[in-house]
Amino acid sequence: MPEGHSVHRIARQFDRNFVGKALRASSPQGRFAEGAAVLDGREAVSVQAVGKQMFLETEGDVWLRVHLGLYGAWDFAGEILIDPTIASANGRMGQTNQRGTDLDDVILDDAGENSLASIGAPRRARVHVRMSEQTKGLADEGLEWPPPIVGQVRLRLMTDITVADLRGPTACVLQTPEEMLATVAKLGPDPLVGDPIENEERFVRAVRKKQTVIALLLMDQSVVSGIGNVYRAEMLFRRRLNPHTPGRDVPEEIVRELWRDWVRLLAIGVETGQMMTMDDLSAEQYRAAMASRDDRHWVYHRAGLPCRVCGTEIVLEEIGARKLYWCPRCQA
DNA sequence: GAACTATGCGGAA
DNA sequence: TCCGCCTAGTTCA
Repeated sequence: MPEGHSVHRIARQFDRNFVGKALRASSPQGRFAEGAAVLDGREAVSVQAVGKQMFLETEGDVWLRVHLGLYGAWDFAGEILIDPTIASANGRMGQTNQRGTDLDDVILDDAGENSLASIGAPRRARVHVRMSEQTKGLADEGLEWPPPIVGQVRLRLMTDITVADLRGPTACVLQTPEEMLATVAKLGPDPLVGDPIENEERFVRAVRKKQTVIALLLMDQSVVSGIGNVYRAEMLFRRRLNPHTPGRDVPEEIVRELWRDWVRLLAIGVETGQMMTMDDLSAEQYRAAMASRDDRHWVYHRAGLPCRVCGTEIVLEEIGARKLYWCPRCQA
């Protein structure tokens, strides 16, 4: 479920809380026992997100590659330093970053999908989390340490004070530097990685040379990294673009607008933790839309409901084995 | 307690 | 194009 913005948020959490520290690694579920044994005791050196994949570099040229797939998620627990570039646990829309003292005494045991405590598939973190700018022991707080294992934890990474539990990834493997580079080389441009100009040109070239319909191209991770089913539907609506238009038939300027829109949406998503795609609504319209978690988008998940712009019923269509939502009138 | 669903993707057919 | 994988929340009986 997590699209690109989630993975960048996760990478920032790792950067802030794990990089530069020695890792304890284990696979409570057992399915990554060998890999965990290799990681155990190594220092985390760097972390990088590209599209929907995260790469954690550890000592000795051992890279951990994680792809969350449909249901994967990371749950963070213990002392968590807040990355100042991403919104906080309570991250209400419109609020910018909360940091430091704001969160010093916050203890969450019911963190939602957009919190820093659980990033990935929409589900609730089930461990106690204490967010702090300072490093304090947890003993006084009466919280269990280390936190108990709950559910199917493929990989647990720990420092002395922070835990990250990985559940349900579609990929969790160790790679050599060469393998890691080969994986990245297959991915299309990510707005947050590499040169902005070159990224846009790569995207434009990839789209404009293909007969494949734009709805499929936007989901193709070799064309552009990080876009998933929600952003795809929303971006097409925002440009009022017919999903069935072949890539080569989309005017170049429109392709560039699509790219720039992805740049913007990803930045908003990383900062807020939400797939905010109606950023041009008035504050009142936005509050109304946000009131329901299932109704915060232009077209995604709105099959049969009236288009917010023209009132026409939103169409649900299967394409590439995924659900595509669009307005047949606005996107004619 | 079963059935269904999900923001994904690789491989077999 | 279809199937399988992976996990957990929600919905329905």
